[in-house]
Amino acid sequence: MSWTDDRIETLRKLWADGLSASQIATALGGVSRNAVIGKIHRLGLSGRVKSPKARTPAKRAPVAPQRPAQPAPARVMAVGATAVKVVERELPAPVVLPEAEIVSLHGGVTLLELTHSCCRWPIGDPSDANFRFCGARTAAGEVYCRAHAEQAFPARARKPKENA
DNA sequence: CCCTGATTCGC
DNA sequence: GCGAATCAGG
Repeated sequence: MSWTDDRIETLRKLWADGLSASQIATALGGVSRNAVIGKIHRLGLSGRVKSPKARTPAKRAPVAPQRPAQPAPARVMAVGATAVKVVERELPAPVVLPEAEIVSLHGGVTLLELTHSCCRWPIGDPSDANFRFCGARTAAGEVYCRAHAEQAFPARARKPKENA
């Protein structure tokens, strides 16, 4: 998989939104977290604002703190998807992903609505106001709901350490 | 041992 | 430029 402009944009977005490298890696698919981290560095996006004390003492270059713009407004408009389930919350109509036809059970959640137990599968274009995440309930710590997890890791192929 | 990001370095 | 291997902190 290559770093297309689109994927880089998603990378920037997700990284700025605080997702971890591994989360982004699985979200993008086809890349490892190392690849994501490497790309982030090459893009000059390193030095995210985390814990002021948790930062590594590595002699990194003076990174300019990024002030990400305010999250996109949670505006909504149905994309003409009638195959929608019930929305048990006050979110607008669900968004159907053109390429994958994925419909979140909850119509998706915005970044600010993402909680620890929400599926983080991205829905739509990150630069679009309609962009959101699946948001379906997951076991705490899980990145994706069952359905999306299957897409994220079809084989759950993890780099095996061939050293016994 | 799990995770995290950072860095190095062969490709 | 890319990313695995490695490193280092939590």
